[in-house]
Amino acid sequence: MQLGELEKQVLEYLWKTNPADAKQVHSYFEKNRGGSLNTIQSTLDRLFKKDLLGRVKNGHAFQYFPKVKRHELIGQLIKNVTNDFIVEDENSVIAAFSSISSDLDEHQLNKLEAMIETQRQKLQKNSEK
Amino acid sequence: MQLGELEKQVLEYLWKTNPADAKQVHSYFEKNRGGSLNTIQSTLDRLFKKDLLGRVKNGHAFQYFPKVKRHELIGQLIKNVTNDFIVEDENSVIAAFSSISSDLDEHQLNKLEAMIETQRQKLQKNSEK
DNA sequence: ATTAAAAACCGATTGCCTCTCGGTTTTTAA
DNA sequence: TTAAAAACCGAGAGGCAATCGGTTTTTAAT
Repeated sequence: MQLGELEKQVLEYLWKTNPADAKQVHSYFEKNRGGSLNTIQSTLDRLFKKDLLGRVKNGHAFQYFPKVKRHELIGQLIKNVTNDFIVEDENSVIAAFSSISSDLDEHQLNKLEAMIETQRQKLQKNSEK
Repeated sequence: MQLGELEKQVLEYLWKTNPADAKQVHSYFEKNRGGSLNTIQSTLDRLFKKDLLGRVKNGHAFQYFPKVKRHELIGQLIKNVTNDFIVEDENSVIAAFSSISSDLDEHQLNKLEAMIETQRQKLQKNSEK
């Protein structure tokens, strides 16, 4: 799945300010980047059809809200990109991780380690049943 | 940077069989997916212009070869995806990683951990100078 | 040097997708 | 019932990958 620039920005906005209707989203983007209400409308609609946003009618307008968590979407996008390359080839994932790891500071490394531990425990639990 | 399906497959092929000229690449893909030699030619050219392939003339034809390592490209693609989202909030990287970690088995977790250790030592060295 | 073959290069077409927005239809609340 | 508000529809512009026919350039053999 491919995301356009505006789509990403709208998502970003909704992760902060959820839920919001087209009018609100539009007035937010109007000052910085312009664009008509309709443009925002169809962007929200595209995101909705992609199942990234949910919506509920409230009075006049739909309230749009994120249907996925930020880190989940990012994770999914990473998978999309990598899955084309990483078939079964064991170490590719790790190699890719490591290619990014150079950006991480000590604190982040600690977090990553904690995450690994969590994942280990999940594996443990699964092997028990 | 955006990669098409054929481009990815060609890259994958060249990582295994480098270097190769258009004819070789074409004959490899011909049986499974068809397509003309010209299609392969222009795909190689696109990849070349994207600076992902290098080439050297050898007799009649150019020999194309990967200019980036597999894991480096994958890492770069991941960065592209994440950089659009992760501006200041650096914990997002970790969160995104963790969203992928569920695919990893024990062996891979071990490798990841080793990678973290390596990175820690690099940080150590840097702080010493 | 000449020339035939091989490969590179060029350019056009198709298809897919985002962004953009005008105009029409539907929905809502007064 | 009707006026306003929002949703929906459709079309055009721009970008990019894939595709391939046709032309130009390069190469090697005579």
